[in-house]
Amino acid sequence: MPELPEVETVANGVHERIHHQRILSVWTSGKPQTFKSPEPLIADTLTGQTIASVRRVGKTVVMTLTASGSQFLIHLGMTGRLLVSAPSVPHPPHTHAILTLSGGNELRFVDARRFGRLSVVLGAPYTGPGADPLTIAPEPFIDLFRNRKTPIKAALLNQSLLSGVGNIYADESLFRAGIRPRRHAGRLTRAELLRLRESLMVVLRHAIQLGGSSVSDYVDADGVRGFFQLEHRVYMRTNQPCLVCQTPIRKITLAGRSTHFCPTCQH
DNA sequence: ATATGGCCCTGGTTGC
DNA sequence: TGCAACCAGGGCCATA
Repeated sequence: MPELPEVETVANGVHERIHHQRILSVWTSGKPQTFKSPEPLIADTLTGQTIASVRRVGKTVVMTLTASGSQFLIHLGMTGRLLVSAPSVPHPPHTHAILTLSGGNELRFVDARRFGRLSVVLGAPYTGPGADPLTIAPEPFIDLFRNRKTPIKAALLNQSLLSGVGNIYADESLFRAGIRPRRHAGRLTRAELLRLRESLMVVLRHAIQLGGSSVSDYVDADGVRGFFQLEHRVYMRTNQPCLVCQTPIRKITLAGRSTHFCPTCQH
């Protein structure tokens, strides 16, 4: 669910509310697939530590702890939410972790569909599997796609190339760059790849400014929805007229994901 | 090595 | 109105 802009919004919101606070206690739900690290290890690693920062790496929320330098990784999956709430507020259904904080609030991880994952890393800082699309330079960006036969949309979704792009922003950036999603990544021209990089950066930054997209599940740390969905030009606009040329937006399945594009504007 | 398809889950929406 | 089928922003794993 949440892609780079949504995760960035969540991480920044949570950071503002809880950094410098101490974690007094940790509760976990015991649902096995939610926890990539053993639950006792997560609890032991977090309990008593002070939160240095909460930041985004790829689509992962990374909480760094002051003394140990260990990190708590929160992947939101499709429906994961991080809520900062007073203890008196009833726990929502599907609450899987609760951190009690010295400031008097709780940090809660809620995830109905349970595609989210919680883990800790004890060694080197977590850097994610791929490059960050907001900061990657032009030449490294072009190199990512060289000789790849896979459709460009599938390459954009591959987190080990770029970390943070998901279905919405893949479709939106390809539309803005005028590139069809099925084009082989390795056959895109240099000019097209430079356009794609620029489109990705513009779309992702714009979405961050608007607090991300909110189709149904995503809510930020305040419980406020993002507004970027009002800016979608192709995603979820099947059969609606293209905002540039009026051609009906087409929907196909690619790499197992719904994919939206304008057959006139994208080549 | 690399790419596609099935699968994990719940809940909101759609259509009969 | 009620219910069942379908679909969803992600990513892991087995398979080809």
